[in-house]
Amino acid sequence: MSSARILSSKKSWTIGVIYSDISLIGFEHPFFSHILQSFKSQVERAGYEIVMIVSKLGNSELTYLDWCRNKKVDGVLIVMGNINNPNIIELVQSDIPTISTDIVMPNLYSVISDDYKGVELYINYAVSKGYKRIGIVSGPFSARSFYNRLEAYRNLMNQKGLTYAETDIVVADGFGYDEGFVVGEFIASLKDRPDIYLVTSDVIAFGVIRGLESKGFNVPNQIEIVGYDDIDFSKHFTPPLTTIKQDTAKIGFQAANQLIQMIENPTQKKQTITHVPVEIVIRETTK
Amino acid sequence: MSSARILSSKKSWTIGVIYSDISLIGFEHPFFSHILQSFKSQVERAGYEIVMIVSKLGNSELTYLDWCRNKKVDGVLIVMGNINNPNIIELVQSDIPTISTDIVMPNLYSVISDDYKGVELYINYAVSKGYKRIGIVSGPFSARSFYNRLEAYRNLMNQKGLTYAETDIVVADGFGYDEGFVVGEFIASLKDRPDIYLVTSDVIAFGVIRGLESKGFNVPNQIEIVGYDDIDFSKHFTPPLTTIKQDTAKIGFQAANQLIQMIENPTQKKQTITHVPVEIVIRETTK
DNA sequence: TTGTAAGCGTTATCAT
DNA sequence: ATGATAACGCTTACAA
Repeated sequence: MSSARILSSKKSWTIGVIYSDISLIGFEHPFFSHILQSFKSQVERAGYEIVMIVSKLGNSELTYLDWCRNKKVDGVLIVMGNINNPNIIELVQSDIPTISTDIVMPNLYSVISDDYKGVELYINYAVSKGYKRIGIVSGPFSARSFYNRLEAYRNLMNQKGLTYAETDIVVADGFGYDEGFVVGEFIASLKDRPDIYLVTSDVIAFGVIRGLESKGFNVPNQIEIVGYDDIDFSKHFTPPLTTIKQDTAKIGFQAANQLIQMIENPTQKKQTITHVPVEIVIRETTK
Repeated sequence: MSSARILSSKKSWTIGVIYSDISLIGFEHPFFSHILQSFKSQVERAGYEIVMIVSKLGNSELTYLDWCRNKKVDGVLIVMGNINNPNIIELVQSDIPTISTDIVMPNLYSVISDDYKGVELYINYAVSKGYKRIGIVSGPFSARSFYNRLEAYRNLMNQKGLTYAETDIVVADGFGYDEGFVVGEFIASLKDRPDIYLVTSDVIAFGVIRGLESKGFNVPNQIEIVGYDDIDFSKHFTPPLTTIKQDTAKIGFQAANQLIQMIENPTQKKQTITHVPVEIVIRETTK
């Protein structure tokens, strides 16, 4: 029986997954669940299975680390995490092999998209269309990716000698369509604003576009919008969304391989980042 | 340590989940993953956690039942399953508490939408709009729900004295958008056909609509389409999709409660079906 | 009531 | 090599 095997040997053939650390995002989230799906397929090929880490074991509350030690998980994947959560910090500092497809911190191996490149793709595209004033809509900074993309924007704009006003930056109050809609209405109310925006998440972008339309604006004719992620639905949206495509399949795949390697050949943990390429896919929310 | 607890007591505080038994559907599928999410939240509240059942344990292949005995799971949820799979049959016949949000079979407790009612809602709606000829697009019969909805259609049409030709029934060759697109093109090629169709899955319906449009048909003006599921995206599709809404949150919730009750008060298993209400939500793919 | 020992199924160690 | 046995950490049953 497998619990006896785990008890007696050191290996559980199990990988813990931290998924909803920063928000109430569930399996139905197209971006994160796709990474998880890809990761899962790959680790299963190697004989491992995944377990969602919860802060409860039977009936008592546990820290992530205690939970993992209890379960004797062989490694853990952080699909998304809050770098300020003491639970996460403790886990990452421990000797348990850990990989993340989201956050970056000391002792943590990360496999993430090249956000700098993603934003650069956008800015170059906007510049190539003749824009001087280039806007951005971010999501909450509790997610590293939103923070990073905004930083990349600031750096790149400066570096390229483009000026931007703080009002050209809008931050949505959540991760979903509804919060995007509010942003769309807000942008529509601006008397003076950029005519192109990067919205650093497709699902927020959908909301922004509909919010804009609700106020009578046409996308892309009056305002152009570029999304970020390229989730399945983006191509079926109307108008089909121009977006920065993240390769979720590859992110999950590489994270799995990397983690398995760490488990099977343990070494000193250190901060290392693997960047997965992004590309811009031009559809119809830009002209 | 938890493996010691499992070994020594009979309880593992773990519920096995069978998810991809009939197709390669992953976490990113909006309908099933939402049921799973809701189920998961509810069982976690009671101190249980979920484990995805795979046919591999470490390195050896196992049947579902052997896997469950090995893991000593307290119960299992079948999110979707193939009733002809001997692995499923064996598991359901065993003494392990089992619940399904999909299939129906002896010794199995099922919590599913009222498909008969769902189809009736559609037919009544079509009739109320003056239609005599009423079509349907199904998905593969390996999924019980598709089969059942089509049966409901045949029964109800007969019962209501409406006639239908076998050519008014189209079955898609898969679960996705692409297979729907092919169906849309096919329907567009028909010289004689119904002017309204129920497509018994939203994601297939999206494909059908785009396939129709690709051949120059306007939805809803030339053909009206009703979907089934009401996934998140249906309201953001263009045109927003008229559809039969399934209450995935309630399905997952009730399945969780029911299974926990079976685990904590074991009784003889028997076939029982809990029907969860559906409703029609009228948007713009119908006039 | 509190404490002690047996046992869960597998692996790993240590004799033979 | 092959086989017996201790150890894994926790629960539970039984004794004091």
